[in-house]
Amino acid sequence: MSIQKPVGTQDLLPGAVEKWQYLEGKARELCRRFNYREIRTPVFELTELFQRGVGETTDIVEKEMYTFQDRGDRSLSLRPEGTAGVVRSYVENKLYGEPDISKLYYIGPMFRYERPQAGRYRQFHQFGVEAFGSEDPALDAEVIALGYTFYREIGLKDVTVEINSVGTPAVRAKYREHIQRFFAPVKDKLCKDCQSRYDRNPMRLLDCKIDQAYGEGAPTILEHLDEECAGHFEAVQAHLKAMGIPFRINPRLVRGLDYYTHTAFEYKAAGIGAIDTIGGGGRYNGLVGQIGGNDRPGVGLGLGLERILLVLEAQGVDMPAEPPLDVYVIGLGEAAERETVKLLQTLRLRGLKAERDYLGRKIKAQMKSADRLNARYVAILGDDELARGEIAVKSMATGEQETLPLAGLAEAIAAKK
RNA sequence: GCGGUCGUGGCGAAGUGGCUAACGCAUCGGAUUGUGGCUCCGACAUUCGAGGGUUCGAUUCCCUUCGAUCGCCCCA
Repeated sequence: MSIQKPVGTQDLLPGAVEKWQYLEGKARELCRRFNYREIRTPVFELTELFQRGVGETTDIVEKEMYTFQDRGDRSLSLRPEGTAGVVRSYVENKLYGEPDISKLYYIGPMFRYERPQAGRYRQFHQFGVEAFGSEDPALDAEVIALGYTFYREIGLKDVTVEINSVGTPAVRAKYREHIQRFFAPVKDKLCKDCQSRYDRNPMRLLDCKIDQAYGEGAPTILEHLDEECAGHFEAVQAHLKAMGIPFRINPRLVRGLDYYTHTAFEYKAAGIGAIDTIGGGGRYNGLVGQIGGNDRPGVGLGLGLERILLVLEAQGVDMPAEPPLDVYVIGLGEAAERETVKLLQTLRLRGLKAERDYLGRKIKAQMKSADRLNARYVAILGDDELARGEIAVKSMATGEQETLPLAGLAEAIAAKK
């Protein structure tokens, strides 16, 4: 067996790449309107950044990172998510010193060492935004709206927005105790997973798919928000309503990253097997300070491009196909064939998509090839036409053929466009 | 990290313990002259993911391994 691609990675072949370019183009255009500017950070960072930024106890850091030592004995990791690197760059480049808030976006690969399944890869791609420097709930709402608008504009249907408030670390710590107290009497009866969740991440106990009965009547975090948290959450909702963004409050929504405060949200859509989350994000006040900068609040999101593509496909949404060939040039005879080289260059310089045969095939096979390439026109040059300074041009759609001056071919084809 | 299913030509897909491994699509060549899409004819896997074992004999049985796929934990 020859060498195969690493587990969980994909080759994006011609034909599929066009879809990615389309999505990326849409994302960039959207960010232009929302006034987010692109930032590109390294795909690997010092491991410590993710340990501090994402959280030591998260699954991502505990068991999903691609970590390695470089030749200088530094521990590096491929980025498992986008926020930590952007925050690091924001701090390192002192963007907080700018007069306005920083609104940034990125598109690129992320890496997590997990068993692949539908909608999950070891190298996957995210489109994300981060906005630093403001605690205004209007900014939370803007970020949520940006993601929702993206889905809408690429044609995704039935995307639901779920929001929650995870409060401040202090609020959360208190809430954890409430949850644990609530579940303590039935702790032994919980499923195997929940036994471990009880200590590691009690909020997830509410999320259990096996024995939901135990979770009924459990306290929600929303009931335990302090005044400031509640006010912020209310304001975000009001802004979403004003913008006409539909949303659902999900008091059990918990994100897998440690850094979230106040707003947490997820976008969901059916069509990827067992997985339904296609994007998510939240506010992360405190993270910038934790990475070592002057503390600045932030809010951001990350959308999974593979998952979006899967849902688009499941929904049968049209994606742009490969553009057709403008003209396929056939040269018959030695002199004519030599002439096609020059002709092709002229056509291409004129902006036309042009091709010819390089396999020495007969005219019939070349016509077939032109047909396969979806050529609009075939230009046939024989030695006799060449001698007269003419060329035969056939429309593949109508089958009609006419003779044109050789020198004017490019202009003529361009005019027919 | 754990579990289910699967692995036959470029793609889809039959098949059996033993003659030359169906078929469909695609591809290539041909059906007289320099012309596509339809039709017809012909060509196209010393080989059944890889390695080992059982057997007189394995693509078919067993083991290992690699990979794909789906699910669990978790997540995009």
